[in-house]
Amino acid sequence: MSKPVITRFAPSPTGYLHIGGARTALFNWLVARHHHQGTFLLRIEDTDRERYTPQATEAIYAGLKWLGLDWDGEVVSQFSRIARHAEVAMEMVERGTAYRCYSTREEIDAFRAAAKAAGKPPLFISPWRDSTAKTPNAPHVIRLKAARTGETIVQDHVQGTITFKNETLDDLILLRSDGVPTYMHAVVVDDHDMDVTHVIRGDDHLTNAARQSLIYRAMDWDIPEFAHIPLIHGPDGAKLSKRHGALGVEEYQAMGYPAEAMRNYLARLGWSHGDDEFFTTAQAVKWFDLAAVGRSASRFDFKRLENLSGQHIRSMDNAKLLAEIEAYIASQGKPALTAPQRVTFLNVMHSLKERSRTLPEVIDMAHYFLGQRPFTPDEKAAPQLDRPLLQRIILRLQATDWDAHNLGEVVREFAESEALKLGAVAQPLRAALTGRTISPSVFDIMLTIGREETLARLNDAIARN
RNA sequence: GCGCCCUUCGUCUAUCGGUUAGGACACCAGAUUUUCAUUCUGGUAAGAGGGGUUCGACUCCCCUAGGGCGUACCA
Repeated sequence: MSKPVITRFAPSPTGYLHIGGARTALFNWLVARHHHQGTFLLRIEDTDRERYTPQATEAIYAGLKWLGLDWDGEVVSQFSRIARHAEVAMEMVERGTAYRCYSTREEIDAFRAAAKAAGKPPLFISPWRDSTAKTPNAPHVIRLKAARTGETIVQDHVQGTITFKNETLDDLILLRSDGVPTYMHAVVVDDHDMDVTHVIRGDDHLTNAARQSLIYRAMDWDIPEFAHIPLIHGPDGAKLSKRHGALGVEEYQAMGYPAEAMRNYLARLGWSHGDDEFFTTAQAVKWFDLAAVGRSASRFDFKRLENLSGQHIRSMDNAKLLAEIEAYIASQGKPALTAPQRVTFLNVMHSLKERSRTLPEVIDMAHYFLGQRPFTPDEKAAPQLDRPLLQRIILRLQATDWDAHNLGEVVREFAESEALKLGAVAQPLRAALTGRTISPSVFDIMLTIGREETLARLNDAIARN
């Protein structure tokens, strides 16, 4: 019986949940949820107190919640564990797997400069590594006493077997001179204490995996399973940065992509399950397999995200879509929908869905019943307001029983009597009814808003100069 | 500089030595259509380059090129 799977997401609070971090979180979550009894933990890497703010942590929670990546148990603050980190470091000193290094920064800089000048790797080799001299009151750091010979092998679910020569790995610092642990050390201690079985993170940490393995060994701890996933790049292949546009997931939320679509897109970026492109989160959970994650970086493609978003919106249950729309409206700080508007949404959702790729597009398509008279025509709609024609059709409409069949009949007959194509009649109607050139079917619109409102809007248009 | 990783249509990818190299997005053309969409049909488009190994390489090995990551008392 193998141990239950425990994964974790360990972001540093930067002010937002980075889109790349979101995918890392998603993969961790997927692995945890894929296994029975799997656990997904959240740890905030907040040891850098100069950068830390509570809001930055909140932004991460908000991003994860929006994406539906629920974590198990309490959030762990790395900063709150620094005493434990120090304790482990001291134990390593006692074991002889770490040592006190009294070298000053100047000495280290000089060493590196000399090494570089000599064409050697700038790895600092501390003179205190094997020293028995004691200077207990001087400032010092605790360094790992890493093996200088042999090699360290990282077994990775995505990258395969990676071998590092130990001579390329340095005696990394565990505890800084002020006693605060370094990231490298804190991660290992925390992952061990949290019983993390699978460390799934960006492949920028691949080298770190080797260095961290050394710490595990020094403490005789089991090394977790590793999976280093490729980073996401911008459309131009360069590292994703601000100039590529949205970095934080809250920006994607603001653009109106449903979380379900976001999960689909992010999961499919770098991972594949045969020819499946469009899938639900439940399917992703069922299918996800680290072995099927690719090794090369992938580029962010908005077109693809948009397409997937449209597909999800189209296939979404109407009640669910309405809930998404209301949540979106609330997140934008806009006034909530009224009860009648909700009913209308549900009634016409099918016609809104197929014309939209994002939530705001759905809302925009609902303009004809969300908006208020008078409907001011936009630049393109204004020239289509054929007033005499509208005048004539009003007469017909007034005498019509207001149902789908009759409306269709009347308008078609009218077009025929005017020797016009249906489009030539529908467009002026659309312009008058919505103020726009694009909308759902004019028949649906007339049916939805009713005779009185329809005639009022047509008269508004005729009266307009 | 050194170490590690990556390289199939424009993009995301399938292929796990033998395929007319498949799918999706995007794009182009056509059909349907009251606009816009949706839907349907068809099309353009790929193994970075060079060496090996093999009866046979996109697939395995080496080199080169390009890209990424790392090389902090950042995380």
